Amino acid sequence: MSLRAKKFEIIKKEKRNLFIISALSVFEEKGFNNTRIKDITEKAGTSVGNYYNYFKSKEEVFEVIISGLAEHMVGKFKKLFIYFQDNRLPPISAVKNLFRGYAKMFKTKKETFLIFLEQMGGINIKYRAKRNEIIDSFTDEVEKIILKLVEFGARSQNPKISARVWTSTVLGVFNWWIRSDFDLEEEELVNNLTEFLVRGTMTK
Amino acid sequence: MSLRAKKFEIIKKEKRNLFIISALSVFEEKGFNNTRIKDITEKAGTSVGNYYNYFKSKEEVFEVIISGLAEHMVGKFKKLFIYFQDNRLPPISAVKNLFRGYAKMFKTKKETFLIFLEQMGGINIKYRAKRNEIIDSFTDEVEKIILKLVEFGARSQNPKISARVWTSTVLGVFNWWIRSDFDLEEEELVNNLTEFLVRGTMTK
Amino acid sequence: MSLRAKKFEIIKKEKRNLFIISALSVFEEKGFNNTRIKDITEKAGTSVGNYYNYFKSKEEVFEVIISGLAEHMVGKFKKLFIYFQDNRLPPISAVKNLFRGYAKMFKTKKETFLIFLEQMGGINIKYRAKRNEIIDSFTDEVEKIILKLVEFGARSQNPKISARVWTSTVLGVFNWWIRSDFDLEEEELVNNLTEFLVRGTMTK
Amino acid sequence: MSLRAKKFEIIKKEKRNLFIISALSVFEEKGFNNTRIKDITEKAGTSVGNYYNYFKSKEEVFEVIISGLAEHMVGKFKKLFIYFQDNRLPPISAVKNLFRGYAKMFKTKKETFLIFLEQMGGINIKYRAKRNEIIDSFTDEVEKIILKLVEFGARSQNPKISARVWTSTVLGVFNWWIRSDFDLEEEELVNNLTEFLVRGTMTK
DNA sequence: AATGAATGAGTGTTCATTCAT
DNA sequence: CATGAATGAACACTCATTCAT
Repeated sequence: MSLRAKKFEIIKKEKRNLFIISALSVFEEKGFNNTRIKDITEKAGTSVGNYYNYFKSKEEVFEVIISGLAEHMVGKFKKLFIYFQDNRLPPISAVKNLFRGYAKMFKTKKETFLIFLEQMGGINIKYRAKRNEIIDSFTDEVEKIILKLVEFGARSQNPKISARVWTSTVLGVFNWWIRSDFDLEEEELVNNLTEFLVRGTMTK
Repeated sequence: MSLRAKKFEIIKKEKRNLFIISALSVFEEKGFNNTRIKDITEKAGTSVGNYYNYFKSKEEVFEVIISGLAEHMVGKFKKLFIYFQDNRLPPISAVKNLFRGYAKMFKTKKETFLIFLEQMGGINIKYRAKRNEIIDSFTDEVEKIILKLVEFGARSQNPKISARVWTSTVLGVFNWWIRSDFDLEEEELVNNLTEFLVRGTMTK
Repeated sequence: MSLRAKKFEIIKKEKRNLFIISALSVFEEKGFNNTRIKDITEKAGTSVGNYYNYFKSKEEVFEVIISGLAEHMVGKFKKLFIYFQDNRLPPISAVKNLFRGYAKMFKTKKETFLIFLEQMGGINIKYRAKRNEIIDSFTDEVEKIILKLVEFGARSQNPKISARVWTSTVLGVFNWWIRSDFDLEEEELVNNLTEFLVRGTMTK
Repeated sequence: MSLRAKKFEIIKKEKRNLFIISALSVFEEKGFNNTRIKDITEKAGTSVGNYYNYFKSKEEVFEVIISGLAEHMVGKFKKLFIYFQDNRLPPISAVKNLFRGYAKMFKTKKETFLIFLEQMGGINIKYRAKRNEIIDSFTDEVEKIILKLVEFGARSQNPKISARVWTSTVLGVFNWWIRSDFDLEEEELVNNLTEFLVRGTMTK
């Protein structure tokens, strides 16, 4: 590719990004169904027609926004899992690290997560299914952690339920945290969550 | 009112109910935004125009469906609170009773709750706000329980966070339970939830 | 016809009349197009369905209301014409009598005339045509009077134009008089109109 | 604004105008209430949706059509008034000039005036009120002329009534003239009207 | 005759998407 | 690539008329 072509490529990517950022903000504010393409393009400082040079439909930009969400969410668990495997850290600390990671992630991508947490299920069937899939696969990963914790001495509860509790807690509490504009100290939140979930799960 | 008039009144109420049930089922299936009035009336076995003899807009039937949701959800906690006040039951049993009550409620009104839990935030701004209000006032009630439990010897964690964990757990776990078509034994679910949340909250 | 049947006949006519009166008042207030059958039946203290026991459509009651309008309006001129024919009265007095008659008529049927004067042309093509027909035949009668007056010594103006002036004046001025709730003394109005029109028409 | 932008501006104005002209013609033919947006856009050779790029509602194009009507009608009187003030012309000639002006105006904007004269009151309450306002303010201006004429030696009649006669005459006679497709010579009409009204008003 | 629920065709308006410039 | 006018299918809601009771 020529240098000129590369430059164009980069500009194009930036423009596309601008649309994504604009869409994200409008979706978060008005909801997908009540967002008009015009709202997005006005925020992006361009024209309706131009949007379709970058995306083939209204849904596409939404897809882009939520794509990667699952990987992001699940990925952190996979990393944590390694710590457990290696016994590199005592379990409590490992979980704390995990939640710190989530706190950072929710902070950085708050709009995306608000959309995912509050709106996605209401857009249409397809996204409701997707939302539930993401939650399910998140829970699958959580379950692995739980099973590891059990090895460290947790009493035998139904790990499927525990996993659901963890998932619900993470999603619900962080949702509240975002909406409250991160009012609470991150460290306090992380400590309390860890304490609560680990103790709830592990009982001698 | 004459007997005849009363009879008509009853029939009218039943007709209205039929619309509500039909709407509920279509909303749950397709989502509010993708439901057409015609979908509702076809399911109810009547005509589009007739819908408007019973409701003044598409939103009204939705409002009816979700009205009372908050009271239902919060009400159960208020009842439980009385048990604590009276020391009539040991805390664990009281909480178990509470969750049993919720299990029943979610079972009876599963469609309504699915709409509330998965869709409501995505319909429009107004309902997103309402969803969050309901969750918040639910949490307020939970917090009172938590504070009571603390009197029974719970260690000092941030009760606001604990309350959020409880709320998230109840909503998230029951959501999963409904979607899994109540696969899991109610008693097992209730026992595990109680154990988890009370232990998470109360520590020596 | 039996006595019983006759009685029914009378009651039926009265009921029909009640619908007509109610419709008249609502049409005048809201206009034909913005009147609902329900508005009429509510005012008549009965039900929508019942209306159709007396009229076959929304238009029919309107037809009834405006039927006879033409005959009423034109009829007065025909009577006046006889006076002229007979030379029973000096022309000025005859015309005054005529306008007195119109004043009475507009007073008695003010709602009907308001509908005719202000609304009828805007309802639909059919009624616009009818409105113009009525005005035209009214003008035809006026022209005959004018021609009589000319015999009494009016200068030769275009009698068609004079007739239009008379018609426009009668309709326009009485319309204003009705709308002003008959503020002005009838006698003053009649005198002035007569004076104006006769002098405008007859010039030595 | 760039030359290019200016050009677009002009084209857009022309498109808007095309809608107005189309609407005018359809309104005149079918009446406002029986005109569909589709009728207008078909006549304009475009699509329904496009109409809403130029007007925000069905009413807006109607508003545009009748806006300026009052000013147009009343404006001519204001100009005439100056002639009287200056004594530049003998009254009869001045009034003739006025009516010539009206004849021209009604000729040029015949559809607009037909709508105003025959339909406007029947569309809805709002337009009925507007119609009457226009007629009233027209009459106010006429009255000033009448009072001027009186200074030239008119006998004391009620000038309010005379003004109504003038107004009714102008509106009624020109309405007929338009509908008859301007059958009658303009000059004859003007002469007769002037003669009639001035003589009716002024009598020594 | 009286009631008012049931019917369904009709209409203004919206908005994702396309297209000419 | 950028613009914004053009397209037209879609849909909530209305209301004259019918009909079962």
